[in-house]
Amino acid sequence: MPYDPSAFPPFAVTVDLVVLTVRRHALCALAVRRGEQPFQGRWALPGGFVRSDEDLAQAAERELAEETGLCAHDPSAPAQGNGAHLEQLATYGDPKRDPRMRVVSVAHLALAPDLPAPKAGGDANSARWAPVEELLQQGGYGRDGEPVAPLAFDHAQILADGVERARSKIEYSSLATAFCPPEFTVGELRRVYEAVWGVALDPRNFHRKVTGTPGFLVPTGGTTTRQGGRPAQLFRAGGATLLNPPMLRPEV
Amino acid sequence: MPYDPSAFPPFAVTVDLVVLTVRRHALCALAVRRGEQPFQGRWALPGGFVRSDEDLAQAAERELAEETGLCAHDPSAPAQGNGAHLEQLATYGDPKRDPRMRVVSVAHLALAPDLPAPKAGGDANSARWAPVEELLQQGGYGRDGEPVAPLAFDHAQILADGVERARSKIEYSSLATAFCPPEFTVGELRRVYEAVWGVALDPRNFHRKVTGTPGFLVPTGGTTTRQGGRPAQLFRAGGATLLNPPMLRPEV
DNA sequence: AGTGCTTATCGTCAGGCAGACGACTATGAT
DNA sequence: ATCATAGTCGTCTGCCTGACGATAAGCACT
Repeated sequence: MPYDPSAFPPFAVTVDLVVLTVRRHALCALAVRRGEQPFQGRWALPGGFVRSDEDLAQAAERELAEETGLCAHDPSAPAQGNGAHLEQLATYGDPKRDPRMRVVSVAHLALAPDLPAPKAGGDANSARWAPVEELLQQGGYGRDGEPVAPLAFDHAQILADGVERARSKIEYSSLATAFCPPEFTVGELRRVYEAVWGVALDPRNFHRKVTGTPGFLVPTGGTTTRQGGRPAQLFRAGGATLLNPPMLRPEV
Repeated sequence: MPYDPSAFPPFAVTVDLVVLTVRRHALCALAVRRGEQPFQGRWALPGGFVRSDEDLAQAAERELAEETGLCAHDPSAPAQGNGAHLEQLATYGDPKRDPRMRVVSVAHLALAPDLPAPKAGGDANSARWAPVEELLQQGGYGRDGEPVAPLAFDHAQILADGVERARSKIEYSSLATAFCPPEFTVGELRRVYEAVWGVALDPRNFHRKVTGTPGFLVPTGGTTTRQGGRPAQLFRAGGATLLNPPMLRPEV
């Protein structure tokens, strides 16, 4: 039976990226400034068209590398390297989400350690890390007092979904280590949880929990004082991906 | 700036459905027999093209209604009615997943109470409920001894992902009630968990857990003996959607 | 050197929840 | 009447968590 192109409507397919990191005790996302219509000049999530010979995950990795230089690794590959965690988030296909044409966007979620400055085609003004609260408040005013325009398209919804995914997933998986450098201390890991959840955690109970969960952390033998205070043991992420029992997010 | 159709490759976008139910103590999925090439005569997940004016969720609801007659309700709407739970699962877009053309499939997961016979265009032979184990075993033999061909396309992977989503989601949400009729007993709900997880649960601890979780179950006042034995209280699903603390899936 | 500040790490204790399991209840079937 | 079946209520014990005291080991001062 020959294939009939008139049997289905054509779509454009894109990947959009929610790239999260923790900077200065705040959960931040990567935003790029749009250079074209529609939403010209507004902030948006990085993304682009899926190429005709690309898998969705490949397209997401390519976009991530283009925007941040990160080398995403598959969740099935345990090696952490300098790569970020990358996973599919959800797909958004409202017929009116892009006024130009019918676009279906497969959003991906990337978690990365704190990076230097983002690069976006060499233009320093066109990409930045912004606290997610700032990006998600609609029509308010940022920390510096200048008015904040909402994100382009439905990107505020996508970002909110990505943040919620990250918040819930660090409860029952070891994903929080993706926000940390290859070697990190228990305190640094705790500050990741505190930034992502927006709560304060008891350092003693947190230490007992993470060091007592088999396979979560493996000591490297080294210590560091980069956070000040008493030297802390350095750890790498262990092989365990699922935390059982999970880390409990405090109420309220 | 005018829109340039040559800037992106065209895709076909479909929705595929993983429709799960519990029948005779087994987790079953809806499968349809393909009438066309490729994979003609093989079993596949129900699905179809997204129309040009449709949202993805609308397309999934439409396909679900066409295949089962179920009226899916949004998860935000607490009313259960005769509707099924429907949520987006994941998106599959390998360039070679359909040999005819570039197709991106947005898979959805539907959970339904045990239904009568499936209808698929009136052809009784072209749709059936099959235990997921049977659909997922590649090239084995079914319970009736006849050889089992693997599902068409990448539908085995999609089904496996949907089953895993259902298995994990009933841990921390009240979603298991979507497998039950509007009124059900604690024992019936327990048999849902046992079928989905493939384990045996202690009836006394299960009863304590579900009746002790606020908002999970609300008694209707009625009783039933349809399962035999002592009459059991009937319940409806309560307003709570998240179970905290979650239901613990036994090891192994 | 000592003082104070910071962060890390170890310990203790009480409350809550889950697993194991005993006991009793209320139906229908034989 | 007896049995089988399923539902419901309790008890006990061990584990985990939250709250929090106490100590350790650096750095920045004086």
